[in-house]
Amino acid sequence: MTVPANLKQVARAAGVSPATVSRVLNAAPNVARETRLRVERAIEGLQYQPSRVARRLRTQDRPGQMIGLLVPDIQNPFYVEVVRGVEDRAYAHGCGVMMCNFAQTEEKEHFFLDILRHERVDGLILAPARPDDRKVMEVVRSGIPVVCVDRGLKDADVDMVVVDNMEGARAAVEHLIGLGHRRIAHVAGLPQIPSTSERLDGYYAAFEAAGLTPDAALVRHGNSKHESGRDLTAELLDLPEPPTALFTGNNLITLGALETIHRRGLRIPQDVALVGFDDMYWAISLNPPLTAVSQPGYEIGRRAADLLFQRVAEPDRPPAKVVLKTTLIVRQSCGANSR
Amino acid sequence: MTVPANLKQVARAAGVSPATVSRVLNAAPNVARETRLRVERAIEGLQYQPSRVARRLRTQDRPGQMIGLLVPDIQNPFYVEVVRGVEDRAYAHGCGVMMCNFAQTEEKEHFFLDILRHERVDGLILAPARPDDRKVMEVVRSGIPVVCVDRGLKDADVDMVVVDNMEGARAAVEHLIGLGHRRIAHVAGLPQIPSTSERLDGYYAAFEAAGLTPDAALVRHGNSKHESGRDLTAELLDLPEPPTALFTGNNLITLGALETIHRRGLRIPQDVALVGFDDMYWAISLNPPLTAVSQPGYEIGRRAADLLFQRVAEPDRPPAKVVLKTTLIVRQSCGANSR
DNA sequence: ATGAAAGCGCTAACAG
DNA sequence: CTGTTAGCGCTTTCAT
Repeated sequence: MTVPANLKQVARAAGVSPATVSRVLNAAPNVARETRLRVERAIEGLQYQPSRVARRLRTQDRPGQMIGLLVPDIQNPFYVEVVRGVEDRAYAHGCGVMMCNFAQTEEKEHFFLDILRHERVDGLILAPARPDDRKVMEVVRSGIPVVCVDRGLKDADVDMVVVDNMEGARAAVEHLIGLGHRRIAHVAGLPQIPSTSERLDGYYAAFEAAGLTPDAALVRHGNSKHESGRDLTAELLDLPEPPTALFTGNNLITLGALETIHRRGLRIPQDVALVGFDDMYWAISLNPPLTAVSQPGYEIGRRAADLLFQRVAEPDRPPAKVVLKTTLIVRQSCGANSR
Repeated sequence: MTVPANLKQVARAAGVSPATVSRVLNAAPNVARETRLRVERAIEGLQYQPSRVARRLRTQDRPGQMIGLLVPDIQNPFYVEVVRGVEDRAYAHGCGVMMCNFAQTEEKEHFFLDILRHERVDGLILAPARPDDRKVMEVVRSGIPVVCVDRGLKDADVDMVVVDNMEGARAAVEHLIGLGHRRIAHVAGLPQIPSTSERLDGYYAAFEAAGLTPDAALVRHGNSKHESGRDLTAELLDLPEPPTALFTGNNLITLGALETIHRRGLRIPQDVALVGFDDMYWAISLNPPLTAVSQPGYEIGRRAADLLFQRVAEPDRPPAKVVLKTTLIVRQSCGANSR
């Protein structure tokens, strides 16, 4: 149980004042070469490393080399991609990332938000549990730099990086309609999440563009997780007049839907076609290879981190909204309607 | 840009000294009911929340409600399960989790380890990049509570939660041998990771138990990621005398192997059989449903967090080693060898 | 039961 | 260029 050396000990060892050590640590220009060398040798000798805690406590302006990342659901591979994008940029800046997963639970989101705020992180990247989240808006108003990813925040001028969900969903459903499907169900996510309603809008837009009338009974909302895909798909397939195609609202829902379809021994696309929002690199290895709307997750994370570092450096720059495009990847889970 | 209230302001508002506010905050027994109420009202009124940074700086003994979690690869669903187990327990303790992903890179591991250490977290849960990792051993020796998951640490008396990798691998390969396979390849992970060599041992043990001689050319090591599964499987299938079955060393490798097999239009299990280490809840939705060795990831995380909180409370308890069992889940990716 | 005062490890004025 | 001094926000003796 060795107690780590502190700055004062380094100062003593180098025969200088604590202030000078601090200057060396922060690469201040006004230190004599000779002195700097002596201090550096003392740092080496004592294996000294500054306490990040003390530094964050004292420093107000200069960033503390730590950002917070609040993820809605770490089980969702899409967010994992976002995380990787953020991490890579942060690492390139020598900046730590405090990542917390709130598992689509507002209560947990608030818990971690409090922690992150009181840890005095330099900035926050998050996907709000809901667009009118009082707590998140409070945090934004408190002045800490925030970048929203995947979902925006109502009435808040904040940086955000999102995708064009409506276009992505429309493309997916138009693809199904083009293949002759008419009874197309949509297994949607949590209703309060903006991306859910945007994707629903895209679903309706595709019907409208084709001059078709959607059946409201074919749209179901769940909790955006695996089990909702599994259970809602079962409900839909149990309908007297079941859908011939499914459009699933995210990654996890897609996987849940696949589980139900396979457990029932149904064939895709002959018995039911499937197109999912969110691609996964192993979608080709699913049965059958999945047709999906691909979001640039890594890019979203990268851009969000860039925006955050920019804002930390220049707090008064006007908020930016980056909208990235989705791509429909056609594989083999749709096919022509054979009924 | 509102500056949050501090303890001094609360003291002033309540007409007491800072020390008393601190006592209320820490639920000290010796505060008059009347005083406590006044302080609590002031806290409410000012929306005061203590600074975790200042608290961690000052406090030595009492835990600071923050643990660190260092994950080898957040893209691997197995570690995601571990993360969830840790998080759930931490949340139940009102404790924050600082999670960092080092992406199987020793350099990143050291970077985050430094950060976590200098953040003065109460304890650390990690899967060391290598069993003889100097830096990790240094951290352990420095006295901060550490629990290793998935992989141990050489020559260090430290709590750990692992699975019986050798038995898991042996069961998988025996299953293949039982189905008539003889040319069974093993796409292994990073050689320096203990689980890699333990699984390799299991692979050899199965051959030995069956009185068979393994072909060294059929064992390949990669970086434990998706691309290594993809590329090494391609190499193996290009052999003059290719394997009839594949045993993949983890989740990501399995997915990579599937990609190669599907791209080549080969059938599983007729052309090549496949059993993977690590199950995924959507393994049933793969083509074909995957036979896999299942590890209790969530349970590993849960137990590790329990061990850590125990150790924080009782630093001198002797180190515990928890070994959990794996389960072979037989689905349809093996089948009888038809060649 | 409460307050005064010292100090955790560091940074930032201000002198010199 | 370098040292002295005063805190950041909190906890913790030691008095009272």
